[in-house]
Amino acid sequence: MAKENPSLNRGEAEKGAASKAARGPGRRLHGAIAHKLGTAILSGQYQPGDTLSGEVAFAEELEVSRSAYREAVQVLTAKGLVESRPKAGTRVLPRTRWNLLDPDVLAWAFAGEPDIQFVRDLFELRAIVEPAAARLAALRRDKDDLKLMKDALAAMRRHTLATEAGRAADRDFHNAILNATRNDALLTLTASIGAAVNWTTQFKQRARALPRNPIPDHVRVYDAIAAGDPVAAAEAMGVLVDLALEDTASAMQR
Amino acid sequence: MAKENPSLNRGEAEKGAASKAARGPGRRLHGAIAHKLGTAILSGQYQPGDTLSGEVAFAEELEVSRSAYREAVQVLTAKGLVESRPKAGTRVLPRTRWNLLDPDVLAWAFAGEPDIQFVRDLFELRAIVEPAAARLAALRRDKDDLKLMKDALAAMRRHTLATEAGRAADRDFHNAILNATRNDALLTLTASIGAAVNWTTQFKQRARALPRNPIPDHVRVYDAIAAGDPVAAAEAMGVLVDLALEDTASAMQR
DNA sequence: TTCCTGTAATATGTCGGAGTAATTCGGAGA
DNA sequence: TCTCCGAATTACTCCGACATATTACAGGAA
Repeated sequence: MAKENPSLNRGEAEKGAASKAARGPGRRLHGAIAHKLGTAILSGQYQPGDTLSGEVAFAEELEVSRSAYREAVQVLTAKGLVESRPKAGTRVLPRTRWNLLDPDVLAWAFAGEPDIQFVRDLFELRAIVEPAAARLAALRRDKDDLKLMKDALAAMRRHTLATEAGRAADRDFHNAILNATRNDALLTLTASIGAAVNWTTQFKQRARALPRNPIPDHVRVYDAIAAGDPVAAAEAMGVLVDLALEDTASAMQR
Repeated sequence: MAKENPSLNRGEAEKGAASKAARGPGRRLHGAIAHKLGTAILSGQYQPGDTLSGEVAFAEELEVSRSAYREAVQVLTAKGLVESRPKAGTRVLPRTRWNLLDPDVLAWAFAGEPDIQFVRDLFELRAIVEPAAARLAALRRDKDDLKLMKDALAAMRRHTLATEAGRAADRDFHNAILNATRNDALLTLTASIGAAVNWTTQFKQRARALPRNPIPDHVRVYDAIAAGDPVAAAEAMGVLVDLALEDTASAMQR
């Protein structure tokens, strides 16, 4: 797979092709490096306290310039994964300093085999936040919000969760609820976690066919929000999260 | 315009001093630039969709090298504030793409006059998460956790919240609770928000003397957690958050 | 032992240029 | 007139070398 890149300017033939193949289509080089290092750290390949073997050494090893490597390190630093000081080198920070809720960090965490404990933590957080979000949505939603939810629900019914379109509709439904809370902080939080957790849905689908028809549960949430009943909305959403947890848990045990 | 740099590499005397004065002691240059741009964006000085006037132009305006500017932009990109593409320039992303829970973004948001609505959103989130955290802590805490809480409580009593040491003890108390939940995601989330909200405590203190002795309320939380009573712990923590909200709200209205 | 000081190692900041990719604008065809 | 296509423009992207600043570490003095 060395010659699918006719116009290479930077590295030599072999190396240039290798680094190009490593990164996806639209991604920049430093983004690819950040992804590489990020997944390595999240997967435990580098332990907290470990030091990344020098700026020049790493740049040479990866066959990229120092600038690209440094920009990648800036990204990791911005997400609290590493810290670099002169003479001391670039060290991996303790896990408590990591921005675990950052979308990229979440993606890196789920790039390899996700840590079971971490998945449980995320579901626990979801079980706390999402019902509360549903409660607020029941209090604050307007007609437009309800229309969005209804449309998403209809789309979910048409395609099932087995298709990509169906899963997109599921995301739309939850996003509509989040929007109805009129709380931006809540929105970004749950959107991040939701995206990460939906990634595990791939596991779920792989494990077995749909374990249960999720539509009625979604309808229950919608009805409660439409009726403006905060307690019922929270409860129905709690059921939804619990079901998702059960499914992923049983899928991951295999 | 490459010749105005005779012998010294960074700006001339005045400009170099200016950029040095702008950044704090330990902070790197690109960190200072990121802070500058970040606060500008968070304060609404740049609206979503606006484009930052070119790499070279900006670097010249700030009297820094293009590399430094680029690294700063990488940081902002990592936090979802901007996106830069060839030919198109670096554009500010819509607010929904921002990582509002990132500690740095939170700090930038509170650097100037914080947006009232955003503060309310954060308190709402806190009111959702912290009681739930207290509930989990009541179920999972061990002796060591309780000892940490007790020590922090004692320190709070000694110094009051009017002193920096007292506020540090307050943070320690909440952190001890968070640690007792055994949930990393919960920990980083609440730690970020808590730090940001504590920043508003500065306003609170400025507004008036301690509005009420907060120690008894903290003790109530501790007692419930020590007794292993999840419901009481959640309720007591809810009271704590509500009080904090009231205080900041009344302080910000002035 | 403790403290200080000098030195070497390493990250930080700078610079200018070559390369690439996307926007834009003009022209050709329908 | 409208649509489509390609070529120039332009801004980001990446590079590599140089200069600087910071700091860990070692070795010597008190």
